[in-house]
Amino acid sequence: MDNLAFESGHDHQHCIDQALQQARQLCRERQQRLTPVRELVLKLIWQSHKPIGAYELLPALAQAGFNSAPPTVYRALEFLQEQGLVHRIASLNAFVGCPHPEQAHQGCFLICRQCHSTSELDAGPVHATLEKSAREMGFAIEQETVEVTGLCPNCQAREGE
Amino acid sequence: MDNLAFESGHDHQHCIDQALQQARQLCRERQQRLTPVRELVLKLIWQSHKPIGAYELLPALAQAGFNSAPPTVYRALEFLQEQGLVHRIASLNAFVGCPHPEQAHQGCFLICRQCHSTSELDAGPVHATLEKSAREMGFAIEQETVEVTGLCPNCQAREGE
DNA sequence: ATCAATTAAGTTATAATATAACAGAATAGC
DNA sequence: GCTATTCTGTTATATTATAACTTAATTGAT
Repeated sequence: MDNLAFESGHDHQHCIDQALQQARQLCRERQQRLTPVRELVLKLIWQSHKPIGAYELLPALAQAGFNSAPPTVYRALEFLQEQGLVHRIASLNAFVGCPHPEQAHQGCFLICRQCHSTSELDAGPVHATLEKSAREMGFAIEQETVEVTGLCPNCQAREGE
Repeated sequence: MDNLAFESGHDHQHCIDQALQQARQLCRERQQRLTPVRELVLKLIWQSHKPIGAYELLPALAQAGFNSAPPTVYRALEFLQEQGLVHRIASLNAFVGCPHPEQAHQGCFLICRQCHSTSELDAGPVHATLEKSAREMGFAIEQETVEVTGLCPNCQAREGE
């Protein structure tokens, strides 16, 4: 699956379907339980390519008949993060679906300040650069938080209007 | 001033003095008011190279006779950030002194998960890498959050023991 | 199939971080 | 000195996240 976050006309239902299907398959393979509440949270997060806050998910959980106290959603989010199905965006206190959950990786995100659409980049190049700098200082990298804010192509075009 | 965060034996009083002196000079040049409460907050943040939370600063403000309600410290932090004198570490909800406040820049941090010492790197190389990836997607970068967690040289040595 | 062990979800309470809004004090520039 | 502006004090509250304990569901062994 490619990253369509900034492709305004894309068939987003396809993103959702594919993300859910892949999640089911991965959890089956890993013998992890993608329970109804976890699957719903994942589906809600995939409603868009915009990071969404934990508390914004609660009303939809309530509507679906689940308990809608914060621990419910935070537990689901914790599970989804462990499985690499969602990433947390620290600079926004929000969560976004991962388009490549099949293998663990660090996130590297482009976040539009205007429309909030968020695209996950290949973290490889940035990692290599960081690794080089870190090595010079004798620092052993374990985790990387790379969150870039700016204007996506669509919003740049609109700003010119 | 160089970045001594991971130099365990360094003369830290020197870091503090230099940071405060530079802050005074920069604010004078820019005609910004480094008021007592702002200077105290900066001094407190510079007590170490470890990011410190806003609420951890409040007791010391109280002891110095200032109001110690949250807005006081958040306002001081906001000012210090605007002047480039401190950076916020989004992944920790905490603040750290900037060793190079003389010109505006994006932060790029190595944060030790063990001792919490934090070193600010030159953001140049990572920026160049990000810029290249972003350009390919047509994304216009405005702000970068790069926070790397791992083990500093000292703590690597200690972990081997 | 039953039961014990484990894992997940419900529930209540509260911790940790951050900001809104307005009143009063200090400072700067005239 | 006066006025406009900026800064600080103060009260209240919003937002994000977790602790701790209870109940329910699932798994795996017998």
